[in-house]
Amino acid sequence: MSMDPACPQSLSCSKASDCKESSPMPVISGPEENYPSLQMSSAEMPHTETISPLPSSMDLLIQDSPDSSTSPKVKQPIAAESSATTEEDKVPVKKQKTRTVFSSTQLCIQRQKYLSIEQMQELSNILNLSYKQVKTWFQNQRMKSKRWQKNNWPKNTNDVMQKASAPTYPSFYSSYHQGCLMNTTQNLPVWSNQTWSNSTWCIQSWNREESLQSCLQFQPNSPASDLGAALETAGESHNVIQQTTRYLSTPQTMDLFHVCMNMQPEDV
DNA sequence: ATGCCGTTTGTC
DNA sequence: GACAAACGGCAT
Repeated sequence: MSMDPACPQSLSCSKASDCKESSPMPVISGPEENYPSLQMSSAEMPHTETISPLPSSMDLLIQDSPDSSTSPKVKQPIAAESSATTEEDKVPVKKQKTRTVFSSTQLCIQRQKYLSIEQMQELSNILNLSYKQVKTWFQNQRMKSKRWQKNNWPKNTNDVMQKASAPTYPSFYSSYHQGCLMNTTQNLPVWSNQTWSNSTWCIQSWNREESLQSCLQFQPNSPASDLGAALETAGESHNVIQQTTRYLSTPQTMDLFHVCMNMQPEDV
């Protein structure tokens, strides 16, 4: 097993201690100082079916019980419950598994196949998810990628050239109908530590069939006409974004990103 | 401790 | 039923 050579070694901070120092428990709503390129609107907060707790840096390391972070509210104190109930204690209390629904931005972050422990911890802090969730998340994506590649592998396995050009799984960049905000100047994903305004960015989105649906290239804080031209080539469905925006600030661009990500195939 | 992989389980 | 999070067992 080999690490992806294209993987950035750091998610956003060159020194993790610096992040911890100024923000011991980064909350998603206020990471501007440490994560200037990872601004999220409140709508893009990690939304799980159950409420995720705000994990402290310690919790990330010590929590071990299954689903301790994803199903806090369904986790009932069994002992107290069994002593209190008199009728239904014959029925074995089955712990409920919950399914966490990740946001598009969260899914976008899965460009890397493997993360270091520090990266996973950092990511868990940024996304307000537990370390275990991040780990499972990446594992499932790796398996999904493997399945996809297996199914799309050329039938004629004797053909070396075909093997060499085996398709790469697009969903590692976008799970399902989703997309990715990329810094095309430095070829870095959105969460990397980088200068926002001096880079060219690209919003890519894929449809359900994993074909590239649109790719918008733009520069933040550039005249809206530039973006307008990009949007026009991408399709008229993006027109809604053009309306009154003259210049794109970082939050505006993130909003644009969210709009693109939330578009369904039938909207196009 | 982590990854792989089959499986289970909940959500849409 | 498809999809994905999470679990459990196994290997390293």
